[in-house]
Amino acid sequence: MNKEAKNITIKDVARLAGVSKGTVDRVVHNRGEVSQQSRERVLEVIEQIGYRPNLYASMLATKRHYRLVCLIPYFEPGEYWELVHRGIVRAEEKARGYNIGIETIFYHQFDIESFRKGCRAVLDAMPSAVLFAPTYRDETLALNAELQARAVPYVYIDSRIEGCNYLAYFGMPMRQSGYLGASLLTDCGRAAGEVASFRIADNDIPQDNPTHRRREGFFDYIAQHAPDCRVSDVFIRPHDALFNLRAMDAFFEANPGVRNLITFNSRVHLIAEYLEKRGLKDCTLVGYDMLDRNFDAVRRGTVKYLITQRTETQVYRGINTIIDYLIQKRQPASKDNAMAMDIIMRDNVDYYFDMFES
Amino acid sequence: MNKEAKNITIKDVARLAGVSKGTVDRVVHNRGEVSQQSRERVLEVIEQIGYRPNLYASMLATKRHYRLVCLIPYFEPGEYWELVHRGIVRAEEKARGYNIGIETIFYHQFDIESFRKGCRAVLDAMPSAVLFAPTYRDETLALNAELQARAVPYVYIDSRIEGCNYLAYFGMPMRQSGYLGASLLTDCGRAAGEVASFRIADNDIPQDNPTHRRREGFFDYIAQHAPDCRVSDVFIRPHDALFNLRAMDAFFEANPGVRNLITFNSRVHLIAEYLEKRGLKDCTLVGYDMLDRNFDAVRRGTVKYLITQRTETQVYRGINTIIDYLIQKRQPASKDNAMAMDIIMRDNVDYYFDMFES
DNA sequence: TGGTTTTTCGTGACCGTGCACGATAAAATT
DNA sequence: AATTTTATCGTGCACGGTCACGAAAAACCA
Repeated sequence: MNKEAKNITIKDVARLAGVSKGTVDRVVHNRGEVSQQSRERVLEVIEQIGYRPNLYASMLATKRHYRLVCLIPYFEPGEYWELVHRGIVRAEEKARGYNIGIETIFYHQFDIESFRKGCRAVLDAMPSAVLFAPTYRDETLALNAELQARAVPYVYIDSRIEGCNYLAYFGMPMRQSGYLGASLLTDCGRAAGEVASFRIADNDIPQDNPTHRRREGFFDYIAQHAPDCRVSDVFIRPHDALFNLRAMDAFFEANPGVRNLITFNSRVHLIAEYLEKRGLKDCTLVGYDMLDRNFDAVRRGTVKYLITQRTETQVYRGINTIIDYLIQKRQPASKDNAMAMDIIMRDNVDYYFDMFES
Repeated sequence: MNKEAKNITIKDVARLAGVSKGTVDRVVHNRGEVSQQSRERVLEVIEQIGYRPNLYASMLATKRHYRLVCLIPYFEPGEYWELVHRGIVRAEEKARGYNIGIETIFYHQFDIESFRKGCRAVLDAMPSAVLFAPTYRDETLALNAELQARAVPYVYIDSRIEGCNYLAYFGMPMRQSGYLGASLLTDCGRAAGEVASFRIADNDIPQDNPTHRRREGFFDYIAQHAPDCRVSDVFIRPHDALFNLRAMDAFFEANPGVRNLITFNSRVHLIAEYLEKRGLKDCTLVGYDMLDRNFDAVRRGTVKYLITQRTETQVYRGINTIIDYLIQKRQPASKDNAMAMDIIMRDNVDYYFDMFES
């Protein structure tokens, strides 16, 4: 029953192909210096007997080292990109096991010049692979071109720019998540009337940013299911509490009847804290992303639905894809990977974790 | 920057401890035949210089083989336990890489004698580790005792029996999932009045089975939030369509006003299909588990909320825990692992996958 | 003391690959 | 034809453990 199937080694291939293991090795790694004839015979034998290199022996013997460079926005504690960073940190140990070192370069999300500088730093680091969030379109295309020229694979996270030759993409389906948000917000016959959407006011944000697509999905749903719904914008600033207080006060004074609220960015906790401060109790508030402060707002009942994806897992899978590609030249099973949209409410928030291994 | 930190090898330990690498190896693996004195010095050196065995070299050289035996209920295609089985199959490749073979033994879920036989088969297989669903209490305890005596680690999935010395447990928090189900069912002021709960009629099912605990959680919520709610039971049989048709017809004839429906087992698709057949359109139906037929019912809109956990991931994590324990004697980070309860609705069902690696 | 048993330990042949190095043969050059 | 260049290939050590084997040392016994 448990007969030990003798493993097929490189020596078997060599013997059957009538060459030495050195030659087989050259073929397997496309390292050249092999005649067309030998090459073909070796490949044939490999195919026929199903030879798969022993990863352990390979890892043990190799002296190759890789360098994975990640380019993500700088963050303050508790912000969205901290989750992404945690995923990177988690993957570091595994990557090190494969002789892959990870270094991370940060840029300021709303500063295009900073992103440019980040791109240059990535290239200067001579990476073997790159994982990044393509915030600015043109700069991303330039980076892609250079990476392509150097044959360096790159993986998108969070959002993607179509038509490029990226190795893979991992992110939440943004448009769908907006659609889902509208569905939850207007569930049970709510929101016949008015909705307030809270947006981040910043001129430097590119127009085609991910939350914008989320917003579009939201309007898709509204157009289909509640065409007479009126949606107002309220602009806030992530780091200007006083400004926000005034903006929301002004809004609710002018629109006292609005009770259905949504934000498309990750800052819904700001809205929740405002509602609590002002004692507005009968609102339905929907938001995004698994920040601790958002979770707390869900626990307090102020945020009714929080739509999240497993950000750490997402990044982890991105890095895993890179590892597989670097080590085994394995193409990812699917290039575009939409992560699941999880719905978090008061009664399941305490059981929601983002873990992928024991 | 990229200075190659020379790896600490077993030879370094041997040199510093004044013994040979053979002795170090014996110490590391508790293989005996080492004097107390040498043993202590080796351990001291290991601690001091932070020696960690190279996993690749170890896997390459070892001739040890392990046998992981899984004991789970037999299933028909499309049933819950098929998901569990898929998780096992998925983990097989990874396990094989560590010289761990997996074999699965099936028993009939509602047949205690079959479970007994399964337990015996597990022991006869001389397993190095066991993963199983503890369906029947006494038989499980007997199996545990024997495994304990043999120093064979075992992992629970799906449910657990407290107080045993299991290596780890992975499953949905059943009671909370019932609580959440009630919360969703009575959301938005629904279910002031009556609720129907659909249960599987079978005398052989143990009273303390997992779905029973889910039901208890449901009543917890009702007692807290809707004490005047009346809950009726409707009994169905998984494999007797005619019986079910009559049972449900009879129920709805006698209780025409009931529009809030829930099942605690995985067969909510049966209810959904009945509702569609009878054209009952204005019901709110809540169910559990990510079966394909349940997903379809969510897509058709008949099931409003489906509460699921990532079953494959759950099993995969269980097997991973075993791998870590067998290969590196690593204790799991947490013994009891409650998997997240995901809420599936029409607008996110198409983006819900149970994948854990690229 | 010498012989026997038991405990403790070192040695060296693997495991399957990667890769540097040098050998060989074929082609090109003088 | 002799020499140099180039393309192709084989050899053998290294990687860091594992483990069987036998040697050495210690303990035991008469």
